[in-house]
Amino acid sequence: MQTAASITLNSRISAPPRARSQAHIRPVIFHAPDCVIYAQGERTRSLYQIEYGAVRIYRLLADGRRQIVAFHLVGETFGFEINDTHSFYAEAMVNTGLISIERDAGGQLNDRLVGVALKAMVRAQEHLLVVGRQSSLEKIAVFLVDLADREGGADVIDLPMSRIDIGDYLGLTIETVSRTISKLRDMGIVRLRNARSIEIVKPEKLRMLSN
Amino acid sequence: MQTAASITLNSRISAPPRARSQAHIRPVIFHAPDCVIYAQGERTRSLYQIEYGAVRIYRLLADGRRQIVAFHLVGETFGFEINDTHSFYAEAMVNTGLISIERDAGGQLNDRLVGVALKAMVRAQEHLLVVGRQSSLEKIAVFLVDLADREGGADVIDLPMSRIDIGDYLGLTIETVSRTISKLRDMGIVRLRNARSIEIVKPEKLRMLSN
DNA sequence: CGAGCCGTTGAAACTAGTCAATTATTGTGG
DNA sequence: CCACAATAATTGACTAGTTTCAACGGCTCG
Repeated sequence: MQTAASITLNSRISAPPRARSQAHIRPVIFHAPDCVIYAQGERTRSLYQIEYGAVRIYRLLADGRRQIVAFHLVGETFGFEINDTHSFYAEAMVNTGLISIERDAGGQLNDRLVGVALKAMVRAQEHLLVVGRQSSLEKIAVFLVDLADREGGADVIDLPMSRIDIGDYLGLTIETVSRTISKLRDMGIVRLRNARSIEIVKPEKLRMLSN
Repeated sequence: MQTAASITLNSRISAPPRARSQAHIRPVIFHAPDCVIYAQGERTRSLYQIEYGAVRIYRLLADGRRQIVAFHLVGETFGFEINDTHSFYAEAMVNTGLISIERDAGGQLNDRLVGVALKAMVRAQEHLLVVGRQSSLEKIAVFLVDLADREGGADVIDLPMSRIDIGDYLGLTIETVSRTISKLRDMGIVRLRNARSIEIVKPEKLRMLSN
């Protein structure tokens, strides 16, 4: 159960990882769930590193549907754009603390920025392989394995996102997402501690499905 | 109808566009249809610019399926990778002439390389939006509109790829690709001069579908 | 405690996939 | 140049899987 946001915020602000050798400490900016971090069309200000929480990156399609192109978790950096204009939305999914990473003075691409861009590209390409797959079982399996790895490789996955988010990420409806997770449960591969906490009982079988 | 490859090759080799101010002229390397330009796992040698022809970029999945992540047409540059190892295959789809673009001496990222990388990233993200769509009609519509734009905006699209390629690109079977194109024909939106040449009769309707 | 949202489950409708047969196109050898 | 073979594309019938519509259960927050 989550405690009050301000407590979490304050407990972290004094010890940011990857602290630069600069005089001032970068402030942690707090975002409540569903709070917009930046919007499509907005001018790019900086990159963001997640201190705690989780973020979804998405685009709204003309017909109102939403395609989530990426989830970002603790420790990850996001916010890279080609132009100086954001072509995606970024929203906090849970209580989230961010530190912003400024560009160079001249607005030039520095090594860090390029690194983030490349990682984003790899993610997008990998995600393409997943979304292009046929079966919902494969999609969900890949999704869970990826999330487990990124959360530190533990057996228990803490989902920061709703079923709607997962559906918009994988190109499925919430019903199919739910049914597929239920199927994995019935197959004895996962166990649901609650809707947002999934225990992987048989990791090797899950990986087989996500092959 | 295509003439002998060598003739096409020779007719182009003397006038490469974007010629650098260097002493020697870069040779145009010829590739026959289905010829591998580079393979997954191979060491990255250079970037490639398409003088004539068309190229598919794809990855083979563990179960033998093939996900095409990009098509490249005349004038476009491809071959960028994060590591010095290719994580995708590149194959010519028709008779194709390439000129190679070397990296800097130190293997550093130069502006050109970064530009290609960014364009590839944008493409991957855009493609994600397409593949994540539900209906085959939308996918095919987006595909055709994109191709028409990239071929110069004319009403007649020359498809350098097979139905299998299109299917592997959009996450559809060849039958569905064929049926969907036939449906567009029955709707009076396109006309098939032959299987590889599609005339867009009602561009505005096609764009509406691809919205 | 009740309202509201999130998630699950069921049944029907529909879309895309699979299997199979037919037609069109391309290439090869006589 | 034509006949034939091989490949590519289309179409049909059927099946499987996902979406849609709907109802219900459970958790959270006022």
